[in-house]
Amino acid sequence: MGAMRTKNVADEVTRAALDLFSTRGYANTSVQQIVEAAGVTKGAMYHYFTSKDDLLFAIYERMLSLQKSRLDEITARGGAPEEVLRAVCVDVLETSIEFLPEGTVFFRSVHMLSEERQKEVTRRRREYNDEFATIIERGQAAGVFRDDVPTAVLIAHFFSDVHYLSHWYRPEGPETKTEVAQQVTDLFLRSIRKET
Amino acid sequence: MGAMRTKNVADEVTRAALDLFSTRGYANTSVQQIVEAAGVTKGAMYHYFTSKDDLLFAIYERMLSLQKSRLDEITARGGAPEEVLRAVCVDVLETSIEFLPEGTVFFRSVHMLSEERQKEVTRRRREYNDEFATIIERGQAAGVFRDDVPTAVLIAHFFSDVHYLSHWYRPEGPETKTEVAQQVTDLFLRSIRKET
DNA sequence: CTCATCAAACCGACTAGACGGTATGATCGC
DNA sequence: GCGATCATACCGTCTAGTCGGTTTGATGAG
Repeated sequence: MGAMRTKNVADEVTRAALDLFSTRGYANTSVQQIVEAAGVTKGAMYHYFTSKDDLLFAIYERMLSLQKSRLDEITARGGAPEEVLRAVCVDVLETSIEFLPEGTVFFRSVHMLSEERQKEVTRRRREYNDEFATIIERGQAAGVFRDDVPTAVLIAHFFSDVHYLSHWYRPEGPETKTEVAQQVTDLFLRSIRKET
Repeated sequence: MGAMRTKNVADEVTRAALDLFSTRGYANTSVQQIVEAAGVTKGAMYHYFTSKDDLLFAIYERMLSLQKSRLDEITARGGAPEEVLRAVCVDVLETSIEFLPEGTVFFRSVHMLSEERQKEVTRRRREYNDEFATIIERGQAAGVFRDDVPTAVLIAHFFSDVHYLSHWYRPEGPETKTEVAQQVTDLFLRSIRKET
C-alpha cells in the first residue's frame, strides 16, 4: 500500500523539470510534459509550486545558495590571496561541473523569469561577485595580482570560464572534473599574476 | 535603380526581430510584435520568411559568415603563430562587441532552432573552431605555446570570453571595445604562452 | 497615350491547437 | 469530519501560420 509510494512529489517534479529544461529548453517544455516525466499529475504539481516560473526559480535557488555557502566557507578559512583565490576558483569550477544541467538552464533561461525574480537572481549573483572582487583586490593591494587591467575585466575573464563549461565540457570526455578545474584555474591565475 | 530602393521589408523585419529577441527573448516575442515593430504586416513578413525559426536563423547566418570570412582573411595573411593568434583574438572580440545583440540572441536561443538548423550552426562553428585550433597547434609545434594542457581546454578558455561578452560588457561603460579586446587577448596570450 | 494583362508583393481576418492555470471534488490519515 | 494531498475535467488566452483577396507596377499592344 502506502509504504512503497513515499516518493516526494516536489523532488520528482524538480528533477524532471531540470532534465527537460536543460535538454529541450524552458519555453519548449510544457507543464504537462514535466508532470508526465515525474509520474505525477498537474494537480499534485500545482499543490507544491505556484507556477512554471516557480519551478525554474527553485532550480536557481538551489544552485545560488550552494555556491554562496561554499564561497563563504572558503573565504572564512583565510590565507594568502593567491591561495584563497585558487581554492575558490577550483571549487566553483568543480561545483559547476557537478551541476552542469543546472548551469545550462541557468544561463539560458534567466530572462524567462518574472522581472521580480530576475532582480533577486541578479542581487544574489552580485553578492557572490563582490566577495570574489574583494579577494582580487586584496591580492592587488598585496602586490601579487596585476592592476593594469580593470578588475571588472579580470573578474569577467574568470566567470566566462564558469559559464562556458556547459557549452563544451562532457562528463564522458577524457578529462575529469578535477583536472579541468585545476587546468582552468592555472590558466586564470597565470594571467592575473603580476609579472616579476 | 539600386540607390533609391524603397525600404526593404526583409531588412526591417530582421532588424526588429534582432532588437526584440535580444531584449525579450525569442520565446517571449510574438510574430505580431515583430511585424508591428517593423511597421509591416504579417502577410508581408511571411512572404519573405517561411517561419519565425527562419528569422532567428537569418540572424545567425549573418554573424557566422562574417566572422568566418574575417578569420580566413587574417590566417591568409600568414605570420608567426603568436601574432596570427593575437590578430584573430582581437578581431573576434571586437566583432563580437560590435554585434553584441546578435551574440545575446545567439547564445541564448540556438536550442530553439529546428534540429536540422542546429546541426548547420554546429557545423559552421566547428569550421571556425578547427581553423582556430590549427593556429594553436602550429604555435605548439613551434614551441611558443604550452602543450601541457589539452588544446580543447585552451580553446574553450578563449571562446568563453567571447561568449561572455554579452553578459557583462556595456558599450556605455568606461572601456572602449578596442581596449577590452586588447586586454582580454593579453590575458589569454599570457596564459597559453610557454614559460621560458 | 490608354488600357488590358499578369505576376509579385502585400494585407489581415481567421483558424486550429497548445498551453498555463484553475475549479471541483475524491481519498485518506488523524 | 477536517485539513492536506492529490486527480480530472475544463477554461480562457495566446500564437504561429494560412488563405482568399487586393494593390502595385512592369510590359506591351493598339
